[in-house]
Amino acid sequence: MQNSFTEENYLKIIHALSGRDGLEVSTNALAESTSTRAASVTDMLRKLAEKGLIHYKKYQGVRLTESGEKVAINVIRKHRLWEVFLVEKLGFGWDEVHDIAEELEHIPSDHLVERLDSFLGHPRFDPHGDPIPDAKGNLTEPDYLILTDVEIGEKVRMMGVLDHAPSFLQHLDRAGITLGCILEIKEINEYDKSASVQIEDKQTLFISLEVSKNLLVQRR
Amino acid sequence: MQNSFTEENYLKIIHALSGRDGLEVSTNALAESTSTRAASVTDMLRKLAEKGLIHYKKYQGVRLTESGEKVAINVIRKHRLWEVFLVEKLGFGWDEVHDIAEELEHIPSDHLVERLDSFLGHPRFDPHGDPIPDAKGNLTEPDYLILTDVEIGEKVRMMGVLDHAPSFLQHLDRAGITLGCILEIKEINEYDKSASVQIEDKQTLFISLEVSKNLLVQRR
DNA sequence: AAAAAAATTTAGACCAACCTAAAAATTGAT
DNA sequence: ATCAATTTTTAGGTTGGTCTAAATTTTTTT
Repeated sequence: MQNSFTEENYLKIIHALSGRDGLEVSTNALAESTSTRAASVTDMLRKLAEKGLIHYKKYQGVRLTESGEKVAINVIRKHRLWEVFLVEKLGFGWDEVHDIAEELEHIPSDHLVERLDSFLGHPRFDPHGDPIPDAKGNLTEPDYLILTDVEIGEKVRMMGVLDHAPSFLQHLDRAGITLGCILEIKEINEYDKSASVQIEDKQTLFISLEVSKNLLVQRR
Repeated sequence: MQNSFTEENYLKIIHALSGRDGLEVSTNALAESTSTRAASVTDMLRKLAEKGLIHYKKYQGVRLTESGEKVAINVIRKHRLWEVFLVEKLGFGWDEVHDIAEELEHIPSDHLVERLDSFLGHPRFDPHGDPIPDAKGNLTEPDYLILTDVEIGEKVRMMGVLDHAPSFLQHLDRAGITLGCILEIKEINEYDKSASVQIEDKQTLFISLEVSKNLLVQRR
């Protein structure tokens, strides 16, 4: 039996919300993330449980089963591969691709995904730095730091973002902060916790705490 | 207001069935083509008429309005561009791409279509020889001949197919008949109307009437 | 530990897209 | 021109995914 567009979205969102430890996700959190009401979520959870895609006991929250996990990771794989396509091949900006990939991720065809993967040269990361699961469903989250955890004087490489909102990504574009660039923390402003950061040994600029919280980096 | 996947399919099929003269399409023909029942078609026709996408009077068949035509042609444009992508970039065979393109054609984003079109180098024809409408919605059907209309001794170029069934396309592959190849009609067999055809000045083979009826060619 | 608050589920309804069965309109044959 | 066959529409029902309002369970506060 095939999973619908909607079912795939629920599974993807449950995966995202349960984090790497696979903890329970609440009905309300799902209602928030799916932009539906809690009652609708309950209906869907009953259906997903019947299909063996989630572990669900009333009032107890929800976890993916192994087979649900597989479906979710496949959707994530497709989403991220299509994002690479849109940016690398079609020339979209990293701030423009999320909604389109959200549609493309539900196109069903294993054959298509594998050919797309080859065509793109088996990329390991999408344009936002998120890791792309392999064809077998292995998804290894690299353990990046958040910029707020970096000490003054350290040099780090920009590896990804936590927020994918176009406005945030456009802000980074304007600041010249791109994936892979080198950042050095010069100082932390006591007053508002903003950081003075030198980018690529060139200009220094202030990064607000809000922005720092959403930047993933790696020590070097 | 956005058109649904299903609505787009109805419009596309009405376009195909009404031919270049835009004649009336019957409810039964649509039921056949959409693999639904006539009653379901009637429901949908009422809806499409309310949206101003078709001209519909009870018992009188149906025609696209100008705005319906625009939607249909846009779907066709997307379908054919995606087919080019699948064959030219991903390496699919022309017999494998129809069903996948059937899904991709409903991805909504004008921006995406135009970038895809550029990426592919503004192709004029899809892998089956069907013309690709331009961004403004101009679709000009070249007036090809059907192979059955070609006289003995004539040389023609293979330009397209009427049937897109995988089994038919695979048959052409096995016979070495590809888009653009040169065919010379050597003789017509009286008994079964099959044709002896020489391909690219090389081997000669028999083409059944059934096959001939589905081959589009051009005199040269 | 009881009461209040919050989260979740149930009950009953709606819309899109489909169905079957029956009724109505059109077409075609004599 | 009438009657039979065919086509099309109407009536009423189903399923997937959503909703609101009310009921229930869990959690938090006092």
